[in-house]
Amino acid sequence: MLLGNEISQDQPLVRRLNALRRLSDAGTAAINQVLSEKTLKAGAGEELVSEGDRADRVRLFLSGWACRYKVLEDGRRQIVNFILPGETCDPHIYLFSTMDHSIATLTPVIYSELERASFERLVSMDTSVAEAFNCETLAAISVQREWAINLGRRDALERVAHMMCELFERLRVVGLVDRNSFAFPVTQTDMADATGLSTVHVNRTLQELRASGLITLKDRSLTIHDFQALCTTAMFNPNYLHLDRK
Amino acid sequence: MLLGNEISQDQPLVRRLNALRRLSDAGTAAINQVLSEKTLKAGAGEELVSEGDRADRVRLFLSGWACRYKVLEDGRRQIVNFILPGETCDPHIYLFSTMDHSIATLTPVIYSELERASFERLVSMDTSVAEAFNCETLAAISVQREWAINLGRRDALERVAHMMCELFERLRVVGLVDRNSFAFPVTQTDMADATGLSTVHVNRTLQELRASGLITLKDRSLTIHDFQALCTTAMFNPNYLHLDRK
DNA sequence: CGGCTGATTGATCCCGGTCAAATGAGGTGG
DNA sequence: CCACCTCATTTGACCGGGATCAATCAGCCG
Repeated sequence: MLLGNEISQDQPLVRRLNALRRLSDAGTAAINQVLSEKTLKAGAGEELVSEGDRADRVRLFLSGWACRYKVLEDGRRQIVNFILPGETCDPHIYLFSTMDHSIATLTPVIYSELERASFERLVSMDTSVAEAFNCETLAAISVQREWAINLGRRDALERVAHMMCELFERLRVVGLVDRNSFAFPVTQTDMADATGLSTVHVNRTLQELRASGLITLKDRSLTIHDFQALCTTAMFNPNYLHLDRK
Repeated sequence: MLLGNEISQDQPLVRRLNALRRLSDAGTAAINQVLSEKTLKAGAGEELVSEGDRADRVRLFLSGWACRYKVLEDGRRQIVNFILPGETCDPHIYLFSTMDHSIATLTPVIYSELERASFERLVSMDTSVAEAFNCETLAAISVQREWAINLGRRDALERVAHMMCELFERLRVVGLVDRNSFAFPVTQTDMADATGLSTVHVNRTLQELRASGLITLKDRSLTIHDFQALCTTAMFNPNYLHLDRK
C-alpha cells in the first residue's frame, strides 16, 4: 500500500478510476496528493456509518473490505453491496442530509474521508477526475440494478456464483486477484445476507459449487477453477460493471 | 401539462427536482426553457432503450409510466425500477459507452432527450440545477438499494405493499395522487417482474391486501385506504426517497 | 363472433427456510 | 497445557411459502 505523496499508478483507487474513465496525469497527481494528506484506519467488524448519521463526507477506500446494509425492524438484514479497495462511497453524498443505510467493515480497512469542500476542490481541479467520480456513481447504480436481478430472478446456486464472479472482476481491476484466487473474508452469514438466502442454504450451495469442481473456498481464500464455467452457471455478464473503458 | 416557455413551478420535473433540492428561479427558468424546445412522445409498450444501445442521451420524463428491466438469457425478466413523471433517466450517462439494461413504456409517455452538450450546458447555467440532478442520481442508487432489501428480505405481502407505498410517495411529490388514489397502469405480470414473484402469487397477494381492506385496485386505479397501516405491513420508511429536502 | 391480453382459481410440487444439534477452530485465562 | 467460550461451519429432519401447470373467465377489439 503506497501512501506517500509521490504519484502512484498502482494504488487501487487510481486503478479503479482509470478503469471507469481514463484519468489525466494531473488528475492522478491530484488524487495521490489528497490521499497523502491523511488516511484513517478501522478494525474488522466496526460500524463506520450508521443509518441516520449526517451525510457529510465522501469516503475513499484504499484497502480492506466493508459492506453496506440495512436492517428491518425485526432484525432481518440485507447487505446491499460490498465495498472493495479503490471504491468510493457516495461522491456528492453531502447533498443529502442523512444516511439511509449503514456501512460496516468486514476486515481492517484504510480509507480517506473528504468533506464537501475538499471533495469539490478535488473534482474542480481536473475534468477527468470529476468524470471518473461521476462514473463511479453511475457504476454503483448499475451494480445495484444487477443485484436486484440476482435477488429477484436467480436461484440460490446462480446467486452465489454470480456474487463470486462479480467480486472476482471488481478485485481483478484493482490488482487483488492472484491468478484465479483472491482473499475472501466473507462469512457464510454475510453471504446469506448478501444473497437473500439463509446461512444453512448458503452452506449447502457452497458444497454444491465445490462438488462440481468450480471453486475452492477455504481459509478465507476463494479459488475459481473455471471462471468461464462459473460465469455460465451464474449467467454473469461483466458489462454492467463498466470497468472496461472502451 | 404545461410545455410553453413560460416559467412553471407546477410541472412534474420541477416539482421533483425541487423536492430533491431547492431550485433557484434561474434554474427553474433554465429547465422550463429546455423543455419548451422539444419533447417526444411514445406509445404504450414501446421499448425506448435497449440493452446494448449507445448511452448518449439524458432523458427527462414529463408524463406517463415506463420501467427499466433486464432479461436473462432464458427469458426471466426483472423490472429494476419504474420511471414516473418528473424523473430523470441517468444524468451523466453519456460518460458510459453502452446501456446495460432496457427501458420500456407502460403507458404513452412524453419526454425530452438531451445530448451531452445540451445537458452540460443546462447544468453549467445554475448550481442548483447541477445539484438537483446529482441528487436525482443519488436518489436512484438509494431506491435501488431499497429494492434489494425488498427482493432479498421481505415476503410476498410485504413486497407488494412496499412497492405500493413507494409509488404513492413518488407520485405524490409530483402531484399525481388524488386524495388516496392514483392511476396505476401496472399489470400483474409487471408487478410480478418487479417484485420477483410469479403472476399467480401476485394475484393471490393482491387478494389478501384487498381482503384486509388496505387497498382497492380496479380499472388501473389504486386506492390506499389506510396508508399508515400499509406502511406498517410493508415496513416502509420513506427516508430513502430523499424527497423531503430537510 | 373469434382472438387476444390480463385476471383468477385449483391442484400439486419443490426450493429453500426453520429448528436443533454437532463439529471445529481459534482465543483466553488460570 | 488444558478448560472453556465464542464464532463459524456443517448436518439432519421437517415444514411452508411461493412456483408451476393447467384451466377458466372477463373485457376489448377488429
